[in-house]
Amino acid sequence: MRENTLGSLIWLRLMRFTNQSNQMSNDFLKRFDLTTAQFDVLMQVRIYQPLTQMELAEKVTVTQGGISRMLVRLEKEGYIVRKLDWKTKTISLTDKAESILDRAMPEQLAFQSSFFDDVLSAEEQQTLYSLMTRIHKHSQKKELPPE
Amino acid sequence: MRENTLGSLIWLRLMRFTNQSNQMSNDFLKRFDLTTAQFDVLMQVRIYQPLTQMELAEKVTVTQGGISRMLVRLEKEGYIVRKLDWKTKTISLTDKAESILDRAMPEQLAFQSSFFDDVLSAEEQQTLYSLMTRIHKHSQKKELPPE
DNA sequence: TCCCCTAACTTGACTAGTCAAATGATAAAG
DNA sequence: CTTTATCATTTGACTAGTCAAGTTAGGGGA
Repeated sequence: MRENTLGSLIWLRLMRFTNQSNQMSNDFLKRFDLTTAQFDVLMQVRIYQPLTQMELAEKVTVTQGGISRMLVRLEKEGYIVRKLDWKTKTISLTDKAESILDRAMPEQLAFQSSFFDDVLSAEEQQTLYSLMTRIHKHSQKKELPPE
Repeated sequence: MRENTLGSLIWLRLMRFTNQSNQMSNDFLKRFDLTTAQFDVLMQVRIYQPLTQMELAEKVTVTQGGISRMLVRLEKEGYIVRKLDWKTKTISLTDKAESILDRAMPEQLAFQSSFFDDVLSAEEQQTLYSLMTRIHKHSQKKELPPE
């Protein structure tokens, strides 16, 4: 009955694992009053600030609309400010966000790493990283197959 | 500035890739009038039908509430039926869903596989699969670190 | 100066999901 | 033969995101 390809099994594992670990990360980040998505966005802003919404949207791979809605929420919580510089809005972190990230970042990175550190050797992690990098890069220039 | 661990880099790649490929899969499945999430649920029902909502929720790693909402949508589209057998509702596919899956399944599996077939050798895929399996299994019995 | 184009952003209507409180329905106890 | 537990399921209020249509505002022409 199951004539699954190896690729489709990998796909399933990736989806289930990212789902799972994303939820666990949400749970973990509750202690900092953040969600995984918020942490991700704030980190990108921290690294690249000041930047425009379009640039940010690209970094976290969501649409314009998606980033707009996210930023409304983050602004309401007092994590970011958007000022209308010239004709584009540029985003930067508030002190509140900076200080939360100072505490949250090391813990969150350690938490993420623990998924791999607990079960893989350093070489295995290196292998996994390089395989995933190739796959990810490839997917970014992939075309949809014709109808 | 970047003292990222290898693990956190892997995490990022996994998240970005699954995001990306999920969106591409949604795009691809438009030709069958399905989303990736719907395809996933229908496939699980096909394999295990008849089953209860709780069982299904577990298979696709969503909460009870999540599966309830999803099934309402699928029922409205005429893909599934829920009958009250004894005391639990059991879910099964309609003929409509069966025939769509007959067409969609081989194509979707091929589509998923192409992400890996295009860039990895058979051995590399085997390696990736076994690494991901270990990581996934480990994450399922992982505890949240203490506050 | 007025109008129109374009780029950046917002918004309406949806899918997909979470958590926690509310319902339903059967089984077991008084 | 009601009452109470104990399950499964639903639902209200959110977050997070999509797509496509709608705003907004500076720069150029004419």
